[in-house]
Amino acid sequence: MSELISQAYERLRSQGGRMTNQRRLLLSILDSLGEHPTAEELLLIARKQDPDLNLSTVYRTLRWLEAENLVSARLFAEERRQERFDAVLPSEHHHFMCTNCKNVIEFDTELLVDIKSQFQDSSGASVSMGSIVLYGLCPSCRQGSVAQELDREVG
Amino acid sequence: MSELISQAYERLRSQGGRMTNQRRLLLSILDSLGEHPTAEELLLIARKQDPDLNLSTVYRTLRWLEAENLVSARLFAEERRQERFDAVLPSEHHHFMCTNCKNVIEFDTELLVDIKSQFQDSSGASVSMGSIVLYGLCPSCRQGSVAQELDREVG
DNA sequence: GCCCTTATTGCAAATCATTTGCAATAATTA
DNA sequence: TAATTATTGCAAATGATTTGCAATAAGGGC
Ligand SMILES: [Mn+2]
Ligand SMILES: [Mn+2]
Ligand SMILES: [Zn+2]
Ligand SMILES: [Zn+2]
Repeated sequence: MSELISQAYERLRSQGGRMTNQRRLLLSILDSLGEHPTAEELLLIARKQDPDLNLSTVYRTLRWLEAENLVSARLFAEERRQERFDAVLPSEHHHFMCTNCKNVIEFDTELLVDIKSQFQDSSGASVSMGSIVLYGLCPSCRQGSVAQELDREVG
Repeated sequence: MSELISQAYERLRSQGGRMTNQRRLLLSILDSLGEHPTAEELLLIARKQDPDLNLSTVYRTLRWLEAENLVSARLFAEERRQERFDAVLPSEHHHFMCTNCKNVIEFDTELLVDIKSQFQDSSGASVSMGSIVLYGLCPSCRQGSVAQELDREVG
């Protein structure tokens, strides 16, 4: 069983919580989906298997997972101001969002630890976590815009 | 006159926009305030000088500044999910938020450029901007929690 | 397996943050 | 100073998320 799901079971057990069908379903989707769904997107996916699932339940589950530090929520620079949710496990990572097509690419870096310690040393704070979001053009949108520039130059 | 304010005048001129009392006031606050107010906080501050100022006007002004890239908006991990606004000028910088007292500390780093180029090289994307948010305990809250730990140990 | 307790759900309504339509006002320009 | 129209304040709308509550179902003990 995945890290996320076994962690969820453990937290529920220690809190006297219950593993419902709804939670099991949402967890399995979050676990396997290689994306960053909004609550609504997650609902749509989940309803294929449980058509009666309610948006409130999705939010309640996500907020619980967030409080347990098993899921992180963030707002990217998009038109609709909906939070996007991301399983924290198996590994911490960062995000790039294409300003053109809005696709998100995940990436890792060992350089953030240097930034953390640099900041800790100069400020006296203790840093427990950090996240980086980069914006720009993804490879394919970049091609598109190069082509457009050529069009403009050549006419 | 500050970079922010002179830039605002310039953009207005080139767009046939008007420099109203409301905009002048909001700009001067954003320019001098060393914080990251929400729209509502900004309204409260501004109403000391213009009691009739309306929240819509605050939002409209902030969104215009955001579109002009003179202000950035972000959501920190707080209880209330309100955006916080930050003058982009005079210089790009990053943020640390204390998870305990919610205070924000700004910091600079030259290491982000390395992360950007590392990502650009490995992904083929082109990165135009990036932001880092760190979370942890600020110096004074850190002291508090050290004291608490001692209390617990000593009894 | 069945019962009991109560955590969780679905639903509808509420709340919170932000945006919008519109008539009145005020900044610019001639 | 008058004409033009961008901007404002206000109230209502919208979009995202949360909440109260009665009905349901998990899971522990029998
Ligand atoms: Mn991710
Ligand atoms: Mn700042
Ligand atoms: Zn793209
Ligand atoms: Zn603090």
